[in-house]
Amino acid sequence: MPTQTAAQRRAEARAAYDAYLATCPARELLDRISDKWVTLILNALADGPRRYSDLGRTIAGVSQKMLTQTLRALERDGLVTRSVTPSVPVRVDYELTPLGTSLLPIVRAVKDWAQTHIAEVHAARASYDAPAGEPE
Amino acid sequence: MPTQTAAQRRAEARAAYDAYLATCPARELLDRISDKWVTLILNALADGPRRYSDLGRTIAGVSQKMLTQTLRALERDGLVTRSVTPSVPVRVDYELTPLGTSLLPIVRAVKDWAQTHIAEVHAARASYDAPAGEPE
DNA sequence: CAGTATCCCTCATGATACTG
DNA sequence: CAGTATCATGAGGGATACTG
Repeated sequence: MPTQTAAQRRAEARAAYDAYLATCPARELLDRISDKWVTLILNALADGPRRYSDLGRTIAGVSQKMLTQTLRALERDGLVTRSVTPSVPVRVDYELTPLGTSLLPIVRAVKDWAQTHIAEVHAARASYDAPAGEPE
Repeated sequence: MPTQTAAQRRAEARAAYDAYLATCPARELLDRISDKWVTLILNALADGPRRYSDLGRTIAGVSQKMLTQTLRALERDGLVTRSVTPSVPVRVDYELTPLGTSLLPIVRAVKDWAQTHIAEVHAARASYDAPAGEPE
C-alpha cells in the first residue's frame, strides 16, 4: 500500500483525471453519480439514517430492484453505509458517509434546480415545439 | 388535429413540484439533467459559445448522434441556444442561455466532484470487493 | 462543417414471484 | 422486513453511410 495521504491522493486526482477524456475513469464516476436514483436517495438520506422500507416509501415509484441496486452501488463506492440490526424482523439502516455527505450539497442542488426551474423548461419546450408562425 | 398540442398540454404545469413523487414532471426533468453528456456539454460551454465540431473535440468519445441529440434536447429545454451562420461552409454555435447558466455551477460541481473524489471511490470499491479475511 | 438516417445490440429498468 | 432471482421490454448509444 502507498504511504500517500488522502489529501495527497486528492491532489493527484485533480491533475490526473479529466472527465472530458473518454478513457478516463472519471467519466465512469460521472455517469454513476449522474443518476436520478442516486440523486433522490442521497437527498433522502440528508437528515440522517433511514431504513430500507422508509426510503422506498419516500422515493415513490422506485422498484425494489433499483432501490437495492442503487444502495449497493452507493455502499460499494463508499457513499453510504449499511448497518443491519439483527432483530426480528431484521432492520437495516442506510446512512451517508463523510464522502457521501460531501456529495450531498451537489445532488441537493440538482434536485432543487429541477423543482425550481421546471416551469421555465416546460415553457421553453412549448415554445420550441410550437409551429413556426404560431401566434403567441 | 386536437386544438391542444402535446407541448401545450405539458406547458399547463401544476403548481406543486416534488421530485420524490413518481408522477411529478420534476422527476422527468431530474432524469434529464442527471445525464453525463448534459454535464459535459454544459461544462464545455462555460466559457462562451462554441462550435459543434469544437464541442465534439473537447468531449472526446462522444458520438455525433449523442452530441446532436443532447444539444437538441438542451436547446428545446431552453438551456442552450443554437445559432447558424450561413457562411460556406455553414457554422453553428451553441451558447448557454441564462437558464443554462443557472445550471452551470451545479453541473460544474458534479464534474469537479467526480474528478476530485475518484481515488477515494476506487479505494472504497477495492475495500468492498476484497474478500472478508483479506490482509491489508 | 454540421448534421441526418439506419441498423443493431447491449444494458438498464420494471414487473413479478420467491425467501431468510 | 429486507431483500434475491428471473424474465421481458425498450430505450440508450455506437458504427456507418449519406447530405445540404
